[in-house]
Amino acid sequence: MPELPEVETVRQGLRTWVTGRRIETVEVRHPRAIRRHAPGASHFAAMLAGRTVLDVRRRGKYLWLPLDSGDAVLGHLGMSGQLLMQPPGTPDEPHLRVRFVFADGGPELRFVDQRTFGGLTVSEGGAELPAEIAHIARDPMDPEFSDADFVAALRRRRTEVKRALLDQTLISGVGNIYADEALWRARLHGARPTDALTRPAALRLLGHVRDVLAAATKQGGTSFDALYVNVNGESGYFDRSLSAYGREGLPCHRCGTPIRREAFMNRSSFSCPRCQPRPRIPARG
DNA sequence: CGCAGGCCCTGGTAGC
DNA sequence: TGCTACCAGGGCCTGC
Repeated sequence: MPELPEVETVRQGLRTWVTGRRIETVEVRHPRAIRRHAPGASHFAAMLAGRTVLDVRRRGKYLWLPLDSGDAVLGHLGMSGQLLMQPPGTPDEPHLRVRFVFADGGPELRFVDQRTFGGLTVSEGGAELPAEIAHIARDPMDPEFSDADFVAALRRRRTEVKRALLDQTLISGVGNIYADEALWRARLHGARPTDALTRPAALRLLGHVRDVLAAATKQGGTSFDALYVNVNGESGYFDRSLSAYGREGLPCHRCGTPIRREAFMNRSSFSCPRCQPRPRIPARG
């Protein structure tokens, strides 16, 4: 469930803990966690030993740690990935996948991931922007994100608006939770065809996406259970502010109509039947 | 090329 | 009580 606000919260925490520190050793505990690193675990560890972490950066839901070698550790939390700082000697977490030990003997960085949808890789020469994620669009919090380009690209699509919001090549950082929240704020049903949105409607939707991401980031993200936590193991509080996601049967915060749940893209979508009526004309596929 | 859908994965929980 | 089925879903891959 980590989307942009959760990943940004992790980035901010991580940055204060690892910037300027030299990696001594890296231990890969589960091969699936580095499956995107084709040369394998020993190569992964060898490329990191002795390197100093310069920063922690993010685009959309991806994080990367630029290194003094010009390479970067690139990571995605998937559904359940956590990056935790732990004092050496702390008992291993049940789903510990990768451990970073630092030369200063201070807190370790641990990648813990129950469902193993997340993973780490070393991006060669990827300190500035890993080539592996160059195809991902900028996220809406990026100062160089172009609202006009996004609106134009959205309206060129021949799909449904929720699908478009989840397409990381169009706009990155939005997942199922914040897509539903932004659509609720914009009073749009997720099945609305993108090519039928007016420019002002598309711009308004983008504004709501940005607003909800910013508000959630301010509260440290959304947590439903212990699967999403910051680097100190703490949960975010934005779940208290949700208006649509996970609120099936509860009254809409605007009109009181019970929120409905629909199957959509093999997952759940939550919306208000009154504020967000289903489109009469479905999107062309 | 653009879009849709299947698959990966595991712990918690609902239901029998 | 103990078993099974189902659910959460981001990104990669394939096929149309």
